[in-house]
Amino acid sequence: MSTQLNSNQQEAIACTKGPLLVLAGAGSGKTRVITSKIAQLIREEFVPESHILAVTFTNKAAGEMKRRAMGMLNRPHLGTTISTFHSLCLRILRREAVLLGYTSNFSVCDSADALSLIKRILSETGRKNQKEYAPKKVQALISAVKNQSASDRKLEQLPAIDQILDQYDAALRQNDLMDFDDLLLNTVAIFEQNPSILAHYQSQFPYMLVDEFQDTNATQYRLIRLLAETAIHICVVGDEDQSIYGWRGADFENILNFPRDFDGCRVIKLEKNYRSTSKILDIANAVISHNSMRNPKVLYSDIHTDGEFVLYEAPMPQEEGVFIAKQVQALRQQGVPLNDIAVLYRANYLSRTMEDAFRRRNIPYRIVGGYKFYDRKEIKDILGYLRIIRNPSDNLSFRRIVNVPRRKIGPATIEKLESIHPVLFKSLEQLPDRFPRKQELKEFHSIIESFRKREDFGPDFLRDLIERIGYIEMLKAEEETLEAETRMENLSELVTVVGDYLDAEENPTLNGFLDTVSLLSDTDEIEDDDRVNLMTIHCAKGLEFNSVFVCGLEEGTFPNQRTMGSSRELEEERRLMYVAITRAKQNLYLSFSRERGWKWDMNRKKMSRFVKEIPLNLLKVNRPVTGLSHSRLLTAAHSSSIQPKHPNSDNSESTCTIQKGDTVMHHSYGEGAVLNVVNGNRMVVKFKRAGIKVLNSRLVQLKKD
DNA sequence: TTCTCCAGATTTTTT
DNA sequence: ATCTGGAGAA
Repeated sequence: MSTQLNSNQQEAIACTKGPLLVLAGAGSGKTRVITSKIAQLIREEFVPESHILAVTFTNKAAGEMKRRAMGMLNRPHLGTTISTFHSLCLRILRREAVLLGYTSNFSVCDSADALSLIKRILSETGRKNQKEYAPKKVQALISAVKNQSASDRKLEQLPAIDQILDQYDAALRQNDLMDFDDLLLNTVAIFEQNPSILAHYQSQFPYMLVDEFQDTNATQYRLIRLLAETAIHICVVGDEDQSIYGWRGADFENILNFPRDFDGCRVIKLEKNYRSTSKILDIANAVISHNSMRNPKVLYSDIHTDGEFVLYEAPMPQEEGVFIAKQVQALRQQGVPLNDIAVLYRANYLSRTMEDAFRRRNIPYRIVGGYKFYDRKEIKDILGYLRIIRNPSDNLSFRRIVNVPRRKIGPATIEKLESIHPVLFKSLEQLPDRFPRKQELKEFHSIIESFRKREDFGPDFLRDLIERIGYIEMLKAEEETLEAETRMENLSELVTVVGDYLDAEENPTLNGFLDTVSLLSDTDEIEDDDRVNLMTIHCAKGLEFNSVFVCGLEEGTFPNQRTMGSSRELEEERRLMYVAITRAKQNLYLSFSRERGWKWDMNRKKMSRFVKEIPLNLLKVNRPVTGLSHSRLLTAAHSSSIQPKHPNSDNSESTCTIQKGDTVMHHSYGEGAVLNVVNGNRMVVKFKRAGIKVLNSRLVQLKKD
């Protein structure tokens, strides 16, 4: 990036009064504008640093922004609040939530906890195993209803959603829990009901900056409007073409609403891109121009250096991985640091084949996001203990850990406890004589109480807890040694995390630790070692790399199958593609596989429409030696009937007669059902006695029943 | 209460 | 393929 600021950037930074909307295209230096503005306010206008509030969407972005602002000001510490919406709200609620009937020790419940609560409610109301009430679907809809972004069509599909939502909210409240949406909603509620509290926060933050404004949902927008009512300066930065969180309730029309809602709003466009070569922008523009729901924008670049723009067609996902691994090795030889290379995909599961390819070739890689440290069973167990220590009303954590390690306290006993007191932990204090498992329950109660009384919180606290509950013994006894080993390593990692937290925090508390942990998503701290980055496109937003691989570009994979029915969702997929392309500074590699799926369910795929939207002269088409002809590639997207790779004249007739759904007899496995036929010669058969087998129909004789 | 076996689902993206 | 949850046995 150039060291000079262009005139539009300068204008955006210089504007420090009134509302300002910055429409910042990809790579146009928006983070630089925001951090420069913070520095400008503090250094040139003598604004007290604590009077500035900067809001982002991810912890990663907040951390990066803070780091850069401190760099610009040349200071080791900065009193400016730079945080995510959620952690800002949590901070406010720790002080104010008592007004809504919570205790100040309320816990934040993560999506997994919320999902288990929803499952319980569904089974209590007899909706268990009803397909239309799939727990995950209900969870998504609850969130949409809470944020007022549920479409009527979806509400009609689940008429009982209001009732479920009521029960869900009541349960959370009774457990002194808030979910992620509640953090925002409750903050708004407090502000709306208590003008004096709102006034307090308004006066604390007369300067407000909001990044990724296109990703705000209705609640977040309300929050911004409330806080900014009296602000001296409110600056929001966004790009409608990079709006990729619509499924989470984000509404990029907030960009259009902003000038209407804030009188005297100035609008500044940043259209000059400092990141990518002009060729990459040509590709990105070609794709995004197919969207109708956007205001045309011209992104341009002065960088005209060469780069590689390759489209690769793999016969199978494994070959796609090999291709990428080979290209990475070539780039490495040209001197590109692995850190500056990213492999991007639509969904986490697509990373598997890439990992295999990299591991086999000893190429160091790192998965950003994806499966999380804090999602591991042993970590959640210990955190469950910490949460019940802090918040006894948390029935979700109680249920999770009361029998871990085994204390012979099962569902039957828990149900009896429930009738004593709705707060399960409280019921332990009033156990009648001759209650089942009374001894075990009292022991559990005294463990929790003894830790609640402790004043110190730190690594020793955690070590003592793990020791006292006998978790290590449980691991040794229950798990295979290798599994137990990793789990124990994770536990000592958790002890280290507590130590780090203690070092970082001025005023460390158990509550503070739990808050940090529950809002932390990207546990992968910035590691300095040189590794290829593997991540979802959502995860890559805001980042840039010298070379970018976008893989899994098949219809049904990307765009995702579920989005293909609605043009609105399809356009969001296209914006996602746009985000992926614009991550690249120099080289861009697109790839797809002609088959995709799982070992037992491979399917033919067509090339993604997004690739077809790129003019062919912009891409170099690369294919394996054994692959199809060039012309075939270009028509692959149109043709659905593709011949098996190894047609066999002898058996082809008999194999063709067996199809998905048929019942067959095998000479030793017996009767089975054909789940799938792949390539016309491999069959996945589920046998009544022998289970699922993959058979080659050219080698095995099956009789059709 | 816990264990064992079987059926069924699972794969979208994240604070 | 691997994980979860339910039913039935120990």
